[in-house]
Amino acid sequence: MSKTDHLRNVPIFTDLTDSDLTKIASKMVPRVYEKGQMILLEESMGETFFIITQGAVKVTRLSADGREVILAILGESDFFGEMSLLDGEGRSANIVANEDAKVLTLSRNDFLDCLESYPKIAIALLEELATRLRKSDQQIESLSLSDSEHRIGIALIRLAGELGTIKQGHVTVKNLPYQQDIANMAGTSRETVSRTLKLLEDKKLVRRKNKNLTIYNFDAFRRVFA
Amino acid sequence: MSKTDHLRNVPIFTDLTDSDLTKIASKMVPRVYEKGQMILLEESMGETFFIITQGAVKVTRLSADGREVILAILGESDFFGEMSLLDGEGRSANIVANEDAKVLTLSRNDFLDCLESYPKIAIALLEELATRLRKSDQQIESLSLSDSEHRIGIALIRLAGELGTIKQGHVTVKNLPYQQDIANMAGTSRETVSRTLKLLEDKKLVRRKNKNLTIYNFDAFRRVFA
DNA sequence: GTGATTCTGTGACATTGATCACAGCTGGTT
DNA sequence: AACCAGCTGTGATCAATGTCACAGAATCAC
Repeated sequence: MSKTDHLRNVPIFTDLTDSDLTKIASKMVPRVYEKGQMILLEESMGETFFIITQGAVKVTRLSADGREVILAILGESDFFGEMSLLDGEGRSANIVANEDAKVLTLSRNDFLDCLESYPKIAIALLEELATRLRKSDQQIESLSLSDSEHRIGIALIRLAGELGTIKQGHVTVKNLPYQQDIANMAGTSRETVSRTLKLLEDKKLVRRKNKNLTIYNFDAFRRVFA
Repeated sequence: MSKTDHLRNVPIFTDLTDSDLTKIASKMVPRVYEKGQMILLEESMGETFFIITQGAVKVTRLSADGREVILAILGESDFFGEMSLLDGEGRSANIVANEDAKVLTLSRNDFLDCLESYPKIAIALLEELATRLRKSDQQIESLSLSDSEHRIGIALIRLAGELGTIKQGHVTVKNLPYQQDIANMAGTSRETVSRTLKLLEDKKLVRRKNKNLTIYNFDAFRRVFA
């Protein structure tokens, strides 16, 4: 599989011609991380743009007393690192490999050149940021209004969107993250996640088997929680 | 005061030449709203881009049972409406005039033309969205981790940033929003806001007089709560 | 397979903060 | 001035859920 095949799936590159894509691909440098490894550190200055070609990462913030908030889980063909390239502020979050992961990187200058040279990339990136802002707004709403059961339901929906595979209306997330991670996504405690997953299972809304979780009737599930 | 003077203060237009700015200004249509009036409705399709020239608006989402979450308060030279122009989804939030307000509007097509014709606008807009995403992330962190006192402190910091004026290290917000609005920003109840403002006053961190609130030593305040 | 480590389930308890209820203010209107 | 509507202050109550404690499962390393 060539570099450009990976890139073709990345939303911000889909509008490009093959030759443009090849040009950009030639400037990218692959890197490999193993599970648990820190990829980016909060506060440090950003000099690199990353595209995930394999595996998954979590985007986190750490509070002063060491508690972790998970802002997002990103999977294949997602990208990160653009924020501090764009506004020149320090990194706003940590990125940690949640599984073994492969990425392609682009330097600050090459990234900014891309934006200037290919307006389509800039516009596609605007779309993507708008979508992320929308998701953040939903998360803010859910944290503000919902009880822990709903927040956990919404965290599961986000996970299903990022890591799940659909089959006949039900979605399966293989290799479900640890309960502590789900708790950190939902702004609740690990114990509450444990109790709530059982509750959802009792209500026949989800099923767990090994490290997999299946949401029956994903659309209905979304209507209940989102 | 001419239209272009207003526009010059808008972050996404600062890099433009006078003649470009005049060209854009000629396409803008002014509108006026009075306090409490709904400007944009959630879910409806977006066809317009707005720039605030006077007054302030609140960006809200409403839950099924009618409770309101305030995502942001925007003031002069801030803009809104770009989200659904960018990603083509319906409006993600309501916009309500929080005081009497004047705005300039740009149609969908003129806005998108701007992005294509002036890459600098697109890049400036990327910066702005990156900044907003950063703020959202902070808000998510605070909702996930903090107790109500801290969340209210952070809401006050956001208000000070949007509506406040700095003087010798202390910031005054004139015309402080109602406690119910602050509660909706902080994801807490009106009563808790009342009790907490008193607490902050007892701790000599803020002072209230009429409808104004002064944060003593804004930097220190930020260090405590953010 | 054995042990060590990490994750998960679950009871008991303590606490935060939402909600209810109502009184006191304030600012605008006639 | 007198009124009214809407905002604010404050006590009492109580449910949701965080925290602690520990046992049981699962996974990993050797």
